[in-house]
Amino acid sequence: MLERTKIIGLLNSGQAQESVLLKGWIRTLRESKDFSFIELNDGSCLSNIQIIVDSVVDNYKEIAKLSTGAAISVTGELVESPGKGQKWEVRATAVEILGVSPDDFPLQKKRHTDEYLRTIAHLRPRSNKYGAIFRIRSKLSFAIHKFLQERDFQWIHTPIITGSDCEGAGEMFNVTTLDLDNIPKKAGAVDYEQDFFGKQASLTVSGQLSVETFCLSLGNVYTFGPTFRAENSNTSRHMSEFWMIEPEMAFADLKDDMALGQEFVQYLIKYTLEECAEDLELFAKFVDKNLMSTLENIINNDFIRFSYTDAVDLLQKSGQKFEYPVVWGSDLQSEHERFLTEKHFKQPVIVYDYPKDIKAFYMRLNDDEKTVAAMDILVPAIGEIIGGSQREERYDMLQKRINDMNFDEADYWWYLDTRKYGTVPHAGFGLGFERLLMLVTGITNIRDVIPFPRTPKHLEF
RNA sequence: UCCCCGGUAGCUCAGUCGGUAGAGCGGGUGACUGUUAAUCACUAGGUCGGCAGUUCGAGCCUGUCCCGGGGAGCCA
Repeated sequence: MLERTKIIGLLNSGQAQESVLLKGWIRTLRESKDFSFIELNDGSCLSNIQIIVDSVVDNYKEIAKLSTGAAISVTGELVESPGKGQKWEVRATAVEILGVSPDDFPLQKKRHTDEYLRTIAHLRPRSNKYGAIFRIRSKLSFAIHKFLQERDFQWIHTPIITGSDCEGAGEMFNVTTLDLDNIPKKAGAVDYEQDFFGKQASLTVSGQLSVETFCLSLGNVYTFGPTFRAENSNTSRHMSEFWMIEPEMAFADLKDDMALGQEFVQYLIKYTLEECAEDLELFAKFVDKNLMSTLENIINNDFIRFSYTDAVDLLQKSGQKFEYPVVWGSDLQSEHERFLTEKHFKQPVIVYDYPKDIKAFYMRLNDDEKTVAAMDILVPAIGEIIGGSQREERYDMLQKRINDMNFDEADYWWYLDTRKYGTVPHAGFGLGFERLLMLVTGITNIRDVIPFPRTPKHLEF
């Protein structure tokens, strides 16, 4: 019994092959009286392989009537193509129809808008562009593990369901089995004691607090998985469900954190350039003409490091008109970040040592007592791709920060414990996986780099 | 959530001054001995996002709702 060969294998074949079996979906079919050309794709690579079906083949009439989207199985001979445009082609000896595709198949042999393709997210990976995106997404997922594992980081599976309503990174989705039409109440409030976990439960907004506990036992660790934010954000850079990589290093400070962030981003881009060259070419050609020079620029230069205070100073003296004024103590606006990365430096910028009042409670207070050891890596077009910090490892300082922010200390008992027993300096960051994919592909809407995007009021598929 | 732009054939769009609808692609049928998003001929396909209003007459003007996009805030 002949085994199926993937199209990528056939196209890279070193020699002709007498007998091959391949299966895939028809991209286009060009029919003439005596034979037809079929462009077949099986998802193994961007390229199609050309199949020649002679009219002497038994079911030729049926085959010639097939259209874009149909699935077939082909037995034939791999031969050098006499035509221009491809090295190899398959001369079919038999074609089996696996699944027809009626004429209302929504993907046509032409370019569609991303907005339209989003409405058929179950079929869009059958297009060239989306096939390429999701092959790159898979490769990059692997590269993330490869990079971190090669540096002895251990992957920690932090929970998706969490009992902390205090992870400090935005609104959370509730997880409940309570009957929403008949919610049990106690003293006017929801009685969570009757809920599944006996307390309020949510979907995680970040694995950081959990992964820190493992950092302070296994050393260098990371999480990589989905996170959830119930924010009513309607932008091309936000989703309710997205994937995040959060490395955490023991015995490390903010400098180490910034170094890891830069090395990581540069590694991932290099990896894509080497391992996804064919797919990447599509984006350089059709999505962003400057993609290659942008990526080359990122991997060949150190990221600019600039303290928040210096950044504010630079922005104030820039002479640039901003809609929002630049004031020390308030967060940088999108327009400010864009000015730094796109106009002034024209490359990734790491801004560090932010005012403590605009950052999370767990970030380490600097000696000036006004700023914390936080850093954001900003890239052109996308903005913040990494947000990280050295963590506050001093028990008293952490306790004070929790109280200053009017959080309930009791909620953080286990987190505080890690500072009580054998605390050490440590640092980490969160890298938005989809934002990384946007950077690498030049895609400008985050909904187009995840298989089934979840955003406010959108839960189809 | 706020601001701006848009919604016309299956898809991408045009539609002038308010006078009842157009193209390309796709589909169907036919032609074609090597095509490359093939080509050529013919052909079918429309509640102009919904509702209400102004007008003799609305795709076009007004109101409102729905949907999509861009920008902002929040952040990754």
